[in-house]
Amino acid sequence: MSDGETAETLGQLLHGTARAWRQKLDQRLKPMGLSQAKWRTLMHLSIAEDALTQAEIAGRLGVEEPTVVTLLHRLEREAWITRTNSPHDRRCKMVLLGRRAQRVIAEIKATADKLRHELLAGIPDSDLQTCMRVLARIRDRAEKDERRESSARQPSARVLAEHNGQTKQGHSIPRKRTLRGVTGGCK
Amino acid sequence: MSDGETAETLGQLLHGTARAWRQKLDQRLKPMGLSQAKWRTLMHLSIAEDALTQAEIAGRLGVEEPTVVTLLHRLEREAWITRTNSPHDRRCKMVLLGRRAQRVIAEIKATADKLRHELLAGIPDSDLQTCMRVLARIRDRAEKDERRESSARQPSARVLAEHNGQTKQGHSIPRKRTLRGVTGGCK
DNA sequence: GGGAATTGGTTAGCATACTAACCAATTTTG
DNA sequence: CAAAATTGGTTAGTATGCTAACCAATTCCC
Repeated sequence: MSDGETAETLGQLLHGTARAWRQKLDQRLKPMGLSQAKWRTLMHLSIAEDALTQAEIAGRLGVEEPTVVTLLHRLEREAWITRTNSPHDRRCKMVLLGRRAQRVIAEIKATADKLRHELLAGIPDSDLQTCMRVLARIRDRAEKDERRESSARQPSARVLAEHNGQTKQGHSIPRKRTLRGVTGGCK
Repeated sequence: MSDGETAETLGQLLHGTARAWRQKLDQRLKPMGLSQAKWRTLMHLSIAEDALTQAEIAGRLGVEEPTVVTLLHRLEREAWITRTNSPHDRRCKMVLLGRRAQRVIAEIKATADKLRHELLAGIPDSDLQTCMRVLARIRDRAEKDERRESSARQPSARVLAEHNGQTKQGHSIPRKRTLRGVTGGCK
């Protein structure tokens, strides 16, 4: 502690840097009618080559599904993508890049790459490696659900799960995780 | 380029780490009825000791003024702060911590500090220094307005989004700012 | 085979952030 | 000093993210 007042914490710096980067990219993509969320979605679709389900997109973007729903709605409304029902799983909707997107994917990627190189120019590679290692470590810890962690024994060992009362349809919301890199869906 | 497809870019990592950190902190502060934006606002007010204007708060938080307006509305509605007109400058509104906030500031700070230590535990100090140096450099660059910079002047939006006609009154006024660290107000 | 659980998607409602446009007050300047 | 510019704050509208709650379809398992 102690540096909470005297210096900028890593948390603030992290937050501010991410924000500045995002803003800068958004600013450059704006002439194309794109923002980062949209751009990232299109990129993932482009990389995948194959159609993706909304859940897969959510996993790759690292956001929750409801977020993806509105995001895709906007993208669809602007003709960047199309959505069709999967013939194999009627729950799924397959998301495909529209022609409009295919035409500008390269441009989008070039813009993002260019910005990254501008921002990172002159920074020693070893420093970047270190930075990325530190960030990845922090992220992994922050994403970990705290269970035991810190010796708190949580006397609530009672399972209570199984299938208790369970009203007519009072789902329990199993606190699902936002895995990154989950694969396999209903293709 | 090239790593746009093969590996996670620093941008994505940065974004994801910031998000995970924020989420984790929000999750812990939720029992107190606080989120990061609120917590950060209260902390800045606490550190300042003195009342701040909304513009000062925006500058310290690193967000735009309209964002601060709604943020303060929520904080005021929940009795965390009070706002009064400045006697020296009738444009200004001075923001003060309410009693409720004063009582929990220490707790808030402890929570944030504890999380930071958990997330950073075991990471060599030199690595952290490196990481922070890199981040600060990136942020400073990202926040810099591009003027000369590669002698390119926006090749014009060839794609251009069919924007709805704006300008309900044909009035532009490009007032821009967004500095961080601006000081001096109307105390 | 059939009920329970899981999974994919949605809606509703909120929080946080932005830009554009504006008013009112203050400061700058010709 | 008065017009012009700047500054503090606001509203409106939008984008992006979240959780909670839900339905429908599929899968799991007895």
